[in-house]
Amino acid sequence: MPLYAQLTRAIRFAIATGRLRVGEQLPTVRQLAVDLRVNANTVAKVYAELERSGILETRRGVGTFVSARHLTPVHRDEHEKHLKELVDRFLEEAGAMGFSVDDLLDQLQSRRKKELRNV
Amino acid sequence: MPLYAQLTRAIRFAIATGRLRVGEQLPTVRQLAVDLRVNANTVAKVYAELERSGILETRRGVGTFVSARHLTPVHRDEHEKHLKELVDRFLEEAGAMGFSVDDLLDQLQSRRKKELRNV
DNA sequence: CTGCTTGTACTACTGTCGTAGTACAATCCG
DNA sequence: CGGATTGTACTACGACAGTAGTACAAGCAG
Repeated sequence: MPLYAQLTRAIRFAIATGRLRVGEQLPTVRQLAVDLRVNANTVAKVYAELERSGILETRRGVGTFVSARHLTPVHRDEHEKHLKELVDRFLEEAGAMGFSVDDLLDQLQSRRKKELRNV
Repeated sequence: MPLYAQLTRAIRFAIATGRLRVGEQLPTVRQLAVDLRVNANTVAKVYAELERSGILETRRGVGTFVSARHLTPVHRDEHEKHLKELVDRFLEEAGAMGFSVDDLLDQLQSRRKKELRNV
């Protein structure tokens, strides 16, 4: 998986799980680039993309911060829509492999049980 | 989506849903290439990949046929494994978006209900 | 054997993606 | 204002995926 995708996912995950909180500042583009041994542009692209998604806010000369927008109702709706799209793709793929919705449900439910056991 | 992927998916789907039955012959590499206005090699690659997956059988000078192997227990196990892998990827993606297994289950269950209504 | 049909191997072109390099622009702070 | 820090725009290059072209090999039918 490409660097930028890994980073995007990591940041989204950090915010989703509360490890990064609203208003908190992220590392500088350049700083993070150095830490990850990656080009600054790669980090910048990620920040920009996440800003377009509305979960970050950047201010020139200041830095990049976790936005509060992803808590608004509008954004939660969009988020829900993305889940639907993800499920669409998932169902399509599974369908091409000959699996039904029920097959997927069974599989997911067994995962859920496993998760519960690990708590 | 690339041509070869579309074709692969279409054939898998046709077999999974019974529109192509075991033993049935598929169009010739060249013939299908002409029909789809695609290079013969593209079709050949798809056939070869599906043969590696064990759901097609090809005989030079004769043609390509739907194999019976995908009905064997071994193959069904592999198939099951692929479902697990698909679900893994799915869960990972959803997790990065901040969704839990339960969110996914809810979504899928509502899909299932819709499907039932359409019957 | 000969010719035709089938799939296959090899090569090469083209576009796109991912990343990096460099130079620029906006903002803050003293 | 002026320097430092921040994000940004533009360019270019390497790698790879996808597709096509062409020539080859295996099998069948007469």
